[in-house]
Amino acid sequence: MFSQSEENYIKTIYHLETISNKGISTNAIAKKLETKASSVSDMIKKLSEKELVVYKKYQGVKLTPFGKKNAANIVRKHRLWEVFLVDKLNFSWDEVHEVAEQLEHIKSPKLINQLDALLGFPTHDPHGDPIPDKDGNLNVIDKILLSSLLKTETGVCVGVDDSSSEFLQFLDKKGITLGKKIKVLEKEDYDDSLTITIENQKLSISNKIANNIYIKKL
Amino acid sequence: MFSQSEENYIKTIYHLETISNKGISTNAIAKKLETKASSVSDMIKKLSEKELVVYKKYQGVKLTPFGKKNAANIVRKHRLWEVFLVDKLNFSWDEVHEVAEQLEHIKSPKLINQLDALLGFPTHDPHGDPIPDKDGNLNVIDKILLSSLLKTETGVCVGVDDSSSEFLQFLDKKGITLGKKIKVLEKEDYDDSLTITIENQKLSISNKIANNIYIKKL
DNA sequence: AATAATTTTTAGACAAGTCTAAAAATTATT
DNA sequence: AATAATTTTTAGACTTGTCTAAAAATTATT
Repeated sequence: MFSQSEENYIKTIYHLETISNKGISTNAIAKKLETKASSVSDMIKKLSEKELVVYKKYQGVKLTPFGKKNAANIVRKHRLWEVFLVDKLNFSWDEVHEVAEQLEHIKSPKLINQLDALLGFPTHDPHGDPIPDKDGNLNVIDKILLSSLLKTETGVCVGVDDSSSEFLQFLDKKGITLGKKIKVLEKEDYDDSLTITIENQKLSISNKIANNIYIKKL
Repeated sequence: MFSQSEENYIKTIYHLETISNKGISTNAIAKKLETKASSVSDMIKKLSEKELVVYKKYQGVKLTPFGKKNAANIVRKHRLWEVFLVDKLNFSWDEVHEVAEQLEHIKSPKLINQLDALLGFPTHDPHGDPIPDKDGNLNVIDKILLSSLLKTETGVCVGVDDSSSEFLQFLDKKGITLGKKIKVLEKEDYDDSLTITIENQKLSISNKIANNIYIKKL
């Protein structure tokens, strides 16, 4: 088994790989984990010895299939726990992350399988992110950023790119939650801000906001 | 906040205090935690600095009120998680301990309060042990060992002293579970073994078994 | 292509928690 | 009360994971 620290590293590499699919740099990992490049360098050596990553000096890092499977399992646990917290314990979507960061390290396959069943085998977490299955495969839907919707187009909110509680609370305040239908009424050339309708309400949102909301086009 | 290791130490001291109410010896802690006396000695110094225990060299250790409150909270979390595992995730009573050992260290007051509510504010865990309330108080019922029941007396099984999975599986095999009514038909002077009836079944059990089952007299 | 800027690695240190071996204190035994 | 046995503590070492500071390698710039 792997330590919590090791798990956090491979999870981070996993997330970075979904964005860049190049070798992941020491600095990128350090930034995400809010640690120092020297610490990352040390840890990478260890992960490499444990066959979780492939590593050549000065060339960044890639998860092995074994590493990827392990990382996906941690993400699976994280997201299942988030569903549990929201569906069963009445947490709101902006409160779940820190607790799930702890719960994802609990080691018990039976616990996770039973939790999965208790929750009705959910496919997505409360932020719309897909939950990897037992083999680490995940069902990615073709979502786009709200900011890429054109005037008069319509879509359903299916996820967020920023899961910080500040952003999520802002969305709550505006009534923007998963599953809501959104139509773009106007798009300002000057600042790329949008005027949208959601639940028969007219709303103006900045490009920064629209860049953090995922939409499934209708 | 305290480390997992610190939490394990104060939890262990808490348990030992419920048995002996004398100062808890370094060796007793080492034995329970399966570690070395020298490690315990080091840790005790740290716990003492953090005001969790009162400690004088060579005189064992006692929890302060602050330490006791913290320890009770860990026990509360452990036992609530055990109830969750059995009631919601279909674990059997012999499978819950190791997982609860991990879950008890998760830090989130909201999580525990909501879990408590989800479970219907249980007062006892799957082994019959009482669950401390938020203030660390616990509702102790006057249970006795099955071995102290006299011939012809009757009681209800309300707990076990040994929560090892071997023992619990043995009890399952014999049909002895919490809530079952037990009557003592015979008590052998020679080896203190008992003949009992449980669910209209006649059963013979050794003194060692009877010494690990708690009964509420009827 | 040489220099500058950046990234990455190494070297050495530190904290937490553990261990072994030995010393010190306490308790039990004769 | 002196010696033996046990318990507890200390001293020093080791591991994991982190850090700072400096060196080495890579990449960018002139």
